[in-house]
Amino acid sequence: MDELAQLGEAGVARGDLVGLAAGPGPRIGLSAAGRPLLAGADAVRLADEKLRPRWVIWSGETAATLAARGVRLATCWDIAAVHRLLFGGWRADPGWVWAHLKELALATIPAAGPPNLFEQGEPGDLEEPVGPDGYLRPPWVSGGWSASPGHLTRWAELAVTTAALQQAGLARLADRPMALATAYSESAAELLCAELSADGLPMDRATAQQVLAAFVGPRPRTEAEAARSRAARDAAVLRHAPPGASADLRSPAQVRSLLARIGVDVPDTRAWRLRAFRDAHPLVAALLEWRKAERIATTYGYGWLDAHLGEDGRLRGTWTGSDGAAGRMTASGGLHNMPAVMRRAVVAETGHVFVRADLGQIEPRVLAAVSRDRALAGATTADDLYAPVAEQLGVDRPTAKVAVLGAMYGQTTGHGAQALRRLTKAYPVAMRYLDEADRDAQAGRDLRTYGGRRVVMTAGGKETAARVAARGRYGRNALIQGAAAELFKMWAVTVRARGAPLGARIVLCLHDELIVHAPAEQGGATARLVDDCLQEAAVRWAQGRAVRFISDTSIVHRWSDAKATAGPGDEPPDP
DNA sequence: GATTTCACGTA
DNA sequence: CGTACGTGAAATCC
Repeated sequence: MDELAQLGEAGVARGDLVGLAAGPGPRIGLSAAGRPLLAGADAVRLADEKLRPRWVIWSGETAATLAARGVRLATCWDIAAVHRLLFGGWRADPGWVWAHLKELALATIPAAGPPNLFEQGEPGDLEEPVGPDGYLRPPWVSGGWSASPGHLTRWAELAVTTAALQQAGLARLADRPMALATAYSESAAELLCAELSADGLPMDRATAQQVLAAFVGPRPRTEAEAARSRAARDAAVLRHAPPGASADLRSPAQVRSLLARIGVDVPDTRAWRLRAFRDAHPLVAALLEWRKAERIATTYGYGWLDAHLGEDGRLRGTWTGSDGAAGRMTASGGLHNMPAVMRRAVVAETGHVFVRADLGQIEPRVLAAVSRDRALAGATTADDLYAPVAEQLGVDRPTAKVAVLGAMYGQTTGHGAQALRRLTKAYPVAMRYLDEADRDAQAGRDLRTYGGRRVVMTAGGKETAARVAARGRYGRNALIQGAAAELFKMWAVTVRARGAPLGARIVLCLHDELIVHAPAEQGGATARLVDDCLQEAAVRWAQGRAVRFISDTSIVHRWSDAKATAGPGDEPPDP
């Protein structure tokens, strides 16, 4: 293909930065070694295979556009994702990113005008994205820019310039040697997100409806039928109410009054609070059951299925590579908070299996790695990290676990004082790391995760002692949760890359858990690959830190089969 | 009509 | 233990 030859002529080699801008039209603007070039989707796909450059895109939106055209890039540099890493916060449009890199005043960034741009803008707007004031010109950043060949290639060229500035910025983070590698995996995670959004999670509609029917009855055919069904559910609770007393169960205030009538006096009606009164009055137990069904009926009911489960049996939501705080992946459409009972409906397609794997005790292991605590790293050689920790502390396992988790999350209540002292003595390096994060956050100083993600701490407002303490906990948690998210994404994008030749595709990411959809005959190979990828990612991520990471991996047909091996002595997995 | 509060699902 | 997210309905604000 012509374009491929031209990229070759430009001397593009594996890993070189090549700008890529996709507009609404079929042509894609490229910039390779300063040369402007236009290509179709097929040429980009071919160039990706043969030359494997690092495509520079302005944001995951480009990845989504390409995925819709059947192009799945191997790797990229996602400017928006790297911006969030380098500077923190959520906003990452080109004008914002550029102003940060050029150290221009943020308050005077020119606002995007009306979307008719090139016709009625300033002179020069058409030719050059950078204005005389140094800012990006509004018509270029507003997204509605012209898809003319000149604009596409110029925009691609500017992307490369911007990426180079970001690389220089990351290189200046002398005490964050993993920042560049993190930028790579965060970028690839954006490609993964575009694919997750496009592909969806396999779900069997019949099974899903069966699960729903068991909780809230069959799908109502009319609004009257739905109302009857609701009334029947309500009646099951209200029949326990004293004569004459009633309440709209959907109104917390009315529920609270109703509870008072039966002698249950509570400040709010949250489930964890009501559980203590479960045996006090039959209405309480009935109410808790009602809440469960109501949650399913409203949030994860037939309406939810209709909205998010496609004709093709795929449950779709929109994925983002990093949330506002610590950088975990998020998904809409209920993909991240689907009730566990619905996992029965997550079924592999015919001829396929799921390989699901979750990281074991990820947070204390991450703490050992990022803090460089030799003693805690030693404990990670055990499959159950809390066993050697308990021995070291001279306490039982549950106590050790609560102490470690409490230290990581900034425990405020309870009986951890003595265990905490022992913890500080046994693992002083790790504890100092957490304390420092806590102190910095309390003081309103910004933090940076192990991988270099900036966590912006905004002090201000009512500085009550409680607010300051909450900020300390937030900071403490952000460094652990954030670093865990970085390792997880490195693992996920490694699986994405290595799994592609097997036809194995990631269909769900759940903070410490991966679900990979693979041809049945590749199930075993995929399971091994998932484990190998964890070791590969861990070596890269925590080189020389002697920290062991483990995953629990299984091959299943439906998601709910995964935890079937859990015996009565097992506890629920940690966050 | 938009925003806040309550509640609850997941990790 | 404590943190994060997305969601939906009611309550509240304007």
